[in-house]
Amino acid sequence: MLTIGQLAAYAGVTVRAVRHYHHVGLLPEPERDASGYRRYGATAVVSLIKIRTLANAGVPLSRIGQMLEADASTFAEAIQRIDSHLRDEIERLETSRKQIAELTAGDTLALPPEVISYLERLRQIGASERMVERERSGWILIAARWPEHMREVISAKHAQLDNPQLVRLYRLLSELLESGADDDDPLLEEAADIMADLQEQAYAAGEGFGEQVHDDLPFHLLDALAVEIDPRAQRMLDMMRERGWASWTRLERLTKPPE
Amino acid sequence: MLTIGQLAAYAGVTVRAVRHYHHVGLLPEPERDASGYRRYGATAVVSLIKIRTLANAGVPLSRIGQMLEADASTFAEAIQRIDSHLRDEIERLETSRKQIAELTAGDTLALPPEVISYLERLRQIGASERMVERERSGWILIAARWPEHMREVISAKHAQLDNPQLVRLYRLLSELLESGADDDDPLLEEAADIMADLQEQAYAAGEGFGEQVHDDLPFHLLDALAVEIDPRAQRMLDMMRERGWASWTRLERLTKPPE
DNA sequence: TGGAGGGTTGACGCAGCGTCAAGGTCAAGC
DNA sequence: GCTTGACCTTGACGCTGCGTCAACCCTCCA
Repeated sequence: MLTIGQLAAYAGVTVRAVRHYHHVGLLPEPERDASGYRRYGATAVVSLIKIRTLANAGVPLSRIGQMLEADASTFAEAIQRIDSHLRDEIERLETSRKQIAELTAGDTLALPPEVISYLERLRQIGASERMVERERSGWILIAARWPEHMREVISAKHAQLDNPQLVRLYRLLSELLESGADDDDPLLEEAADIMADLQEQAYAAGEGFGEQVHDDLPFHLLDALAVEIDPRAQRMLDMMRERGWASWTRLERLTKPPE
Repeated sequence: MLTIGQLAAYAGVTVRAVRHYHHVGLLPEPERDASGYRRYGATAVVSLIKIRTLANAGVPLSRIGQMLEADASTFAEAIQRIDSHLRDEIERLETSRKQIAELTAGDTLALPPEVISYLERLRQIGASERMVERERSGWILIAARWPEHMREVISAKHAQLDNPQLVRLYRLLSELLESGADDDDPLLEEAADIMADLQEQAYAAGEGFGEQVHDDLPFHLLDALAVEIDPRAQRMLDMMRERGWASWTRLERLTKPPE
């Protein structure tokens, strides 16, 4: 008669595992000896080895019991189910590996490659690190909402960067972000003027999502994001409103002038 | 300001998940409004999307926090670790798939193919199903102990089956197992005689593990297994002892005759 | 004004054991 | 007879990433 430790060693499992199998009813509790120790016979060893074999093959414990009593066809059927489940799991992990491979740089986190190249271009035209960081956060919001439209949106953005006014704007904003400028800095006025001007041009050209997109949330978030990152952005928003535009990011004329 | 439901919907996760991230400290708890609701700003949305992106890529939550604050090289290093862990996991599952593929029939459970063919041969020489079942259990014990020796052991066993005495023995034992024969059945005597004779032959031929194997446990288990499956086997063991052999399965002469 | 559809905390459940905790038991050497 | 170390006992929490009640409060709309 074997003790639990000897049994476990023979089958190549831990003592804790054997007790667990008792607990879930996979392996029947054996008789105890005078001192309360479990004492196992040879059939228990055979059962335990069968259990371990199935468990090693990836069969969940909850199904091993049924499988041990099943006839050949039921058994084969169960094997099929387990195998396809394993296939799914593997596929899931493969997908994870692909996704993780695309995160080599922290830069690409939660962003498609086209956005990354756009951020790179911003750096080149002289946007500060902090500015680029702010932009990245904004694009994360946009990419999460319209992942399938990123290509077009970004190529439109790239085109806009041919406009020297926009380049000037980014540099201005960078400077403002880095400096400790306060609410009545003259640069603020200049930035607001450029932004209003650009909005005007875009509006005239019929750009923007306008009527197609009935989803204000991302735009609200973009505005809010700017303010959260740097509270002085609130002043910019106010100045845009004074110039007749509802938002920083969205083409939307205020029907009524602000009171 | 967003409620938890709106936040979760934007990032494509469940409300419960967001609360969980709060609980584990991944996402900071936001301010509450007058009625105790959590209210989220845009930065929370960005954080949550980043978290989801890493989690979807298979990064454990416990590491996401560090990764979000890491610099590029630390980040890349962490990515490496995660990826190799994913590789290991995939490999484990692939192994499981291979193992499970070999379990098509319940017959092969916990046994290498050569044993299966041996069992098949037993069937052909007229061993009963119950007898084969008993043999299978025995081989499970042996295969678990000496998996790497199964080839030689089984080929030796195959050779022994050329001996008509052994064939006769298996048929006798089958008959005894199936019948309700009791302890003084004359067939028992005949079986014991054959077994003793075979042992004698094997001993003379110098077969058996003899001195190499200092591990009695499997043999004890084999004897015990026979008795557990059919208590009448105890009588057989006694008769073997009377004939000067210690065990059913192991070549071992008793130095002293039993008292 | 009432009901639907949000929100709140708290707690259990899941799979398969690992890992204390706080002892009782056994075999061996002194 | 005593100590020591290895092994046994039950009980309970921990891990991972949330899902799913339960019991209750808040908001908004017809």
